[in-house]
Amino acid sequence: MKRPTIADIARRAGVSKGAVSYALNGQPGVSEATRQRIIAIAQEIGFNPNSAARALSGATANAVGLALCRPARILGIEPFFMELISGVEAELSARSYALTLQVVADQEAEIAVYRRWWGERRVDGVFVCDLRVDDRRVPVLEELQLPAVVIGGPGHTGSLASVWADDAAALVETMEYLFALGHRRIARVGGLPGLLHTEIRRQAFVDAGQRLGLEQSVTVPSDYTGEEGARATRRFLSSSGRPTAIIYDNDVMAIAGLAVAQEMGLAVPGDLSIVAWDDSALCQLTHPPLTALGRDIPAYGAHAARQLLAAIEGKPIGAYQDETAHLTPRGSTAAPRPV
Amino acid sequence: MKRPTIADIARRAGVSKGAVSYALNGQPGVSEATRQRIIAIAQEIGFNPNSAARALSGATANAVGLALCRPARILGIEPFFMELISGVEAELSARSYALTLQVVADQEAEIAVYRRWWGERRVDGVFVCDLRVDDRRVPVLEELQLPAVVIGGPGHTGSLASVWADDAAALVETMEYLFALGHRRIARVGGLPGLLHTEIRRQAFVDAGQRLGLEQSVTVPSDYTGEEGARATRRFLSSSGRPTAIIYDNDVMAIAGLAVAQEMGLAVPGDLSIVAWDDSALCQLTHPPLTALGRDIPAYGAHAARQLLAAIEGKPIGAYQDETAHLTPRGSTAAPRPV
DNA sequence: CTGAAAGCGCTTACAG
DNA sequence: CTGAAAGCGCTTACAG
Repeated sequence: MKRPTIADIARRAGVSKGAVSYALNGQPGVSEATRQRIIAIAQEIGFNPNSAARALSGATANAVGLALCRPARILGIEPFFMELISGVEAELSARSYALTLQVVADQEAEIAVYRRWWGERRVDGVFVCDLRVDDRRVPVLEELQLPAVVIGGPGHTGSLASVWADDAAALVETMEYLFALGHRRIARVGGLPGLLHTEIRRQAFVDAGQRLGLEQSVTVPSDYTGEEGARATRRFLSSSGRPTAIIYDNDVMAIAGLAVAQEMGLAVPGDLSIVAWDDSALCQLTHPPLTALGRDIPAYGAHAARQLLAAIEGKPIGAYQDETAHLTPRGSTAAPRPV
Repeated sequence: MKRPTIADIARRAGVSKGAVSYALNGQPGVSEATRQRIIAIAQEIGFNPNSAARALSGATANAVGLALCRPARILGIEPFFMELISGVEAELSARSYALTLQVVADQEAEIAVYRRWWGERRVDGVFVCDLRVDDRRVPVLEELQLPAVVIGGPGHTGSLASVWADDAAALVETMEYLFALGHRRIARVGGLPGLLHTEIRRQAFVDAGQRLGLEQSVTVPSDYTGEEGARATRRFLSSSGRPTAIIYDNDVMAIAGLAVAQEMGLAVPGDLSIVAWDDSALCQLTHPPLTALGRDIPAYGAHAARQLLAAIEGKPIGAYQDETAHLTPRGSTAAPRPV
């Protein structure tokens, strides 16, 4: 099948190609009658403008990029990214923007991808995930002047736009809830060290632990996998003066932690309370279902997409604060059983 | 920053733009010395060919498309797609192909996306997931002559290329394993009705049940969510003459089923054996870990990508049979406890 | 309000 | 082996 072009429309409408372009893009320069006639013809023959030609004429590529830096098995098991992508997509497709996805091995590869995308003019802007405390991607994107929205923060985003949530506040709320239930020994399995939100949460955990005067508030880093979550849990539960509550930095580790408790013959929530960050549908699959800190991730993605499209249009944008995660108590938390 | 073009390279090398193009693309028409000089300059100034200009010159778009038809929460929780995408990506990025992702609401929207992509020349080919028994997407792609690889089968793919696995054989292996353990009442929670692999598995289940002379072999459809998996499990376990083993069409439902068994006070595997299809890392998060039918999904995606790239190059390709899923016995299956 | 033309940055026959 | 030129399908100043 031959693809229709504006030349075909121009011929059928008896006008110039320029007129077709003006009519289809809502530009002044054609009479309303002509515009309607041209639009009707375009619809009739199923015209879609060649994206390459459009991009080459100085317009935008009508595509944005997302580079994901995780190995396959972790990427698959974390619901976060797919939910984020869904939300991003909803916003993009309403504006006929395409999402270009690339899985990368590390930050260097990711930076190379940005440089290539920029050189190829393949995307008009990018989303930046997994913000680090001292992130090398930020200065590169600033230098390239490639519109970008950082998904994370606050701060450490240089002059780039961002969408962030107050994780510290959410963690404090969780600590106070556990404290109110009577927990005095609380442990935490954190995320990947070096990620900004890992540091923010860790700091908030330590501060809250001191402020509440907990007997114990240990935190260990991890890599978000179930194995690491299980290992950390085993270590915590084997220690003398074991914690009565554990907070996990993602849902996958929390589920693994629950299994370890069951395996060690500890009752949840009787002997151990469990809280998961990221409240995906996974948290309601277990017995007992997991108390979790959650928020609307697709909406988060949609906000990021809206920010990025605005940045591409050259609008001045800064940091957008998304809703704070809220705690949904389920069966995995309760007052600690008196010893 | 100004993007370098072949004109910049040509000027610095003292040759024509055409010569630069030939040199960079490995075409004959330039001396080896000139070629090396040009390549060196391109590297030095960090040249990347403008993808739009390239696509417009009749070459390919260097991008392929993947449309996913699932709501956000299901998409997020199913590790399958992200693992598939990882594998697809690995193959594509080695060839500097981009992956364009689009989330769609239904088949009609998906078909509209294909028509738009084709008209825009945005992609050189597409992957088709969730093949249905009588799939309306197949004739549309044939009509558009848009290279496509169906991820699924066998059969029902028209003239399109495909990558498939023998699910019937995998299911039979599972049934025989359960039979050998002593199970005579086996139930199955299937996937979305209408999907080809749902039908193939259902048929294989029924056939194997009859051949083995099982007392009971019931199968119900579902939608892959944990809620549906839990509901079906509750119904099975509440019935008189309840099954001693249940096979689930994905890992998410199997985990939900395990939680229901625990909630109802049934021991797994003592009172109930559980088998999950799709052996993602989720299956090893539970206590007991789940016996699962798995195969290398990233590799499956990589094979699909290889097929699609071959199709785009105009090579004749047909149906590629991937490895059959194999059973990994874990703690969730055992001989049924004598009543 | 409309047409003719230049230009985006490549690729690729076509002459020399 | 190399250069000059046409063309891909749009957008957008520039004349009429």
